[in-house]
Amino acid sequence: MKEQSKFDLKRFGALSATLRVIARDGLEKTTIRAIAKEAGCSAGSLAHYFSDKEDILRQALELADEQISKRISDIISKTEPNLALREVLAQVLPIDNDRTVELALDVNFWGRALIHPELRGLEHEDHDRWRNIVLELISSIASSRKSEISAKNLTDVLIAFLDGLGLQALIYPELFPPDRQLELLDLQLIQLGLNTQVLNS
Amino acid sequence: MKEQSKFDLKRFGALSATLRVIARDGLEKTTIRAIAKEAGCSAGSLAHYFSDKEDILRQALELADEQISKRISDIISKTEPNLALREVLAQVLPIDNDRTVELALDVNFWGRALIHPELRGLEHEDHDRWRNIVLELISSIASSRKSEISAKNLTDVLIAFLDGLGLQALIYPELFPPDRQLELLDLQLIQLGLNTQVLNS
Amino acid sequence: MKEQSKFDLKRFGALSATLRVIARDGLEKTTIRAIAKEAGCSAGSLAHYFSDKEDILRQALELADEQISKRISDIISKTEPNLALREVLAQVLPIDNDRTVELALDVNFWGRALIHPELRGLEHEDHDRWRNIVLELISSIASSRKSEISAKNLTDVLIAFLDGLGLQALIYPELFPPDRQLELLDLQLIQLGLNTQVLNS
Amino acid sequence: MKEQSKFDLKRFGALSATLRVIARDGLEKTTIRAIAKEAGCSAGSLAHYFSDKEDILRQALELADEQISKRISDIISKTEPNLALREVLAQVLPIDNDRTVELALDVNFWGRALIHPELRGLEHEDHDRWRNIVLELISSIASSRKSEISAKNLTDVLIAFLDGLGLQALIYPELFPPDRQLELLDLQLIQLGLNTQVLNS
DNA sequence: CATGAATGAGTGTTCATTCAT
DNA sequence: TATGAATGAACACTCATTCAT
Repeated sequence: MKEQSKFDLKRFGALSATLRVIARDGLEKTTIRAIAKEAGCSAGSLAHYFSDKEDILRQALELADEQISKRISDIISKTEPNLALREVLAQVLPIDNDRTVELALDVNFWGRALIHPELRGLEHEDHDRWRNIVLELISSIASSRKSEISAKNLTDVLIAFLDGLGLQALIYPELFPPDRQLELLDLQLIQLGLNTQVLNS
Repeated sequence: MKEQSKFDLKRFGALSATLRVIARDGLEKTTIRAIAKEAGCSAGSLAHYFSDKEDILRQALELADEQISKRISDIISKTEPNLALREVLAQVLPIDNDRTVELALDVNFWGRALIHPELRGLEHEDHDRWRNIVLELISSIASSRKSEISAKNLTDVLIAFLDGLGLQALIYPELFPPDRQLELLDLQLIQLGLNTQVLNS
Repeated sequence: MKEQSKFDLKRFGALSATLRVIARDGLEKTTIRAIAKEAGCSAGSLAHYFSDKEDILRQALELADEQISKRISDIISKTEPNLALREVLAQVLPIDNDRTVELALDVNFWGRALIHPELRGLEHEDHDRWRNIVLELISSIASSRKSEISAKNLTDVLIAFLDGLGLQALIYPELFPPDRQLELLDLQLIQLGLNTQVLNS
Repeated sequence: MKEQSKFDLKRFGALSATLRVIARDGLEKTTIRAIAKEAGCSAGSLAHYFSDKEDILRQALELADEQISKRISDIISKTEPNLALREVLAQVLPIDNDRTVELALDVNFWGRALIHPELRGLEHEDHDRWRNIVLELISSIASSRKSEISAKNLTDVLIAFLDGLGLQALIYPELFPPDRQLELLDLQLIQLGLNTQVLNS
């Protein structure tokens, strides 16, 4: 058991290092040696924990997704349903350093996802979870009043908007500081009739 | 003149090949040899037309941008202003093969754009043009009626939404076939009060 | 310590191989692959010990210089001052295989030294050391009797003569076998009033 | 005949360009394209005048040797025998730009001469001519008085000294400006009993 | 003849992977 | 397990050479 924990610790350290390297230097310059250096171990030792470089990258992406999922679960469990939607959506915008790193990671993988089938499967599965979470939150809000637009449509529009906004903010950070991102998010929510703050007032 | 045309023909062929390779195999596997093979020439011959691999990639990206720009200009000049917005926006969605290739190209470059400053500059300049086009179209529509939302805000929301929708459609083509993309676009336009078809009716 | 020694052993082997390849095939044909083949290892493995091809060449040149310096130091410490000069000067003439290789190395680098500033610096520093050694030896001899020529002038004439004689012997070995080289050296020493053998008799 | 002259003109231009490129950039960077650019013609056109790159280099070296030979012949025919020796010897020292270029050319070829047999033959033949010229000049001077050293020995010492001095002056121009070179030459001539100026006074 | 596009071999270098210690 | 040396393939790029125009 101690061994297992030790194993996981090392594995986690290597994956975290991988995330940092990708976000900092780009996927292109993310070599096994760079990961090992960032993790503070030798390149060869990574072979004991991962079968492949591809394996490292995939697990690193999974780790990042888990981190995001956990944060979202926490918010949902702690926040009043009516307010949860906005909070949850804000989790995928680059409004602080951690979220910026996570999103930069995603952006770096998008190009690969178009090619590698197994990566697409991974992203697909993950995105389905994310879509369902948003769908549920929207349904709980929208059901309380009349809306001519289906929750599914609202979800797809909202998710597309969020992905695009996050990307724009990442590429043009000076045009989209955190405040501006949230301002646009609120604006979109209002236009879609999902602004809970107005409802509450 | 004949020489110049010949030169450009070869250059264009190589750049087109580059676009195909990137969209098909990803930026990572886009080697000079792969480009040469796709273009049907030797790797060394590309040195006569491009100074660098980076030069090839940059020119290929510029070519794709020019193609999109030209298509948009054509639409704007040929289409009634009230209807132009929707048509123009649809040009950046992967609703046919050409547009899919162009967008896949962009996605592949996004990761690099986060790292390389000169690439960010290129993307920035191009995106500014695109933003201004949309802004103008929106302004001409929105000014004809009262809107509590500024044209700038509408533009930012719409562009983010489009980028995100295009990306989603690229990664999950089975979830977002062309019809669905246009359906969601119309829905978003309606919610933003930019649906010109409703106005006309 | 064992590791360090092992590291140095491999490094030394690679540098020796480099010297052999340069002397045998010329600087032009001294490729990394040729060095690796001569050293009996793969080309990629050299990357562990040297940062660059330039690094290999520079270290090889330094190694050769060190070998010569060590040989000269040994002679000076072991030989009676009056006789040391001739012995030392003979060390830079191609009178045996080792010295021939070393000199061939130098000749190959002279062309580069005219262009590359950092190489000139290296050669300069090394030549200064050499010049001072000769200058001291000459001073100790010349001071014991009257000489109308300054030790500095004698040194410059002697060093130029030695360089030229070594070069000639390298290019036309049949004209300048070891005996002939030493014969001419003695003749020059006599003419410059530096013949210690005559003095002793 | 006009054609032949035209042919030679072009050939001469290309060879002169070759000499300039070698002296300026080194033999290593002397590509056919660099030569063509310096000569102001296309790279392919050189193929009509030379069979090979090697052919260009060899002919360029021959041209430089011819230029030196011609200059020396002129001096000998115009100068009083007693004074000719010093004048002739000075022709191979880098005391002006032309001579510096010529010597830099030689230095660049020395490394190659150690390897390529045909180049060694060329240098050999040329050096024999040079040696004979010096030998004759020395003989005419030395015969007029008693010398215990044979003219052949004097020649070999003097030529070695000259080669070495030229090389030193080329590598360390700040240590050996033209004046210093001539000063050392005179000093060597005196020591060898070949100083005609002293004789004449 | 002159041109310059085309070729393909060869260069230095990087890097994922393997493996003996 | 951990290490890091070793490997060999792949990369971008250079360049002498060839050849159609």
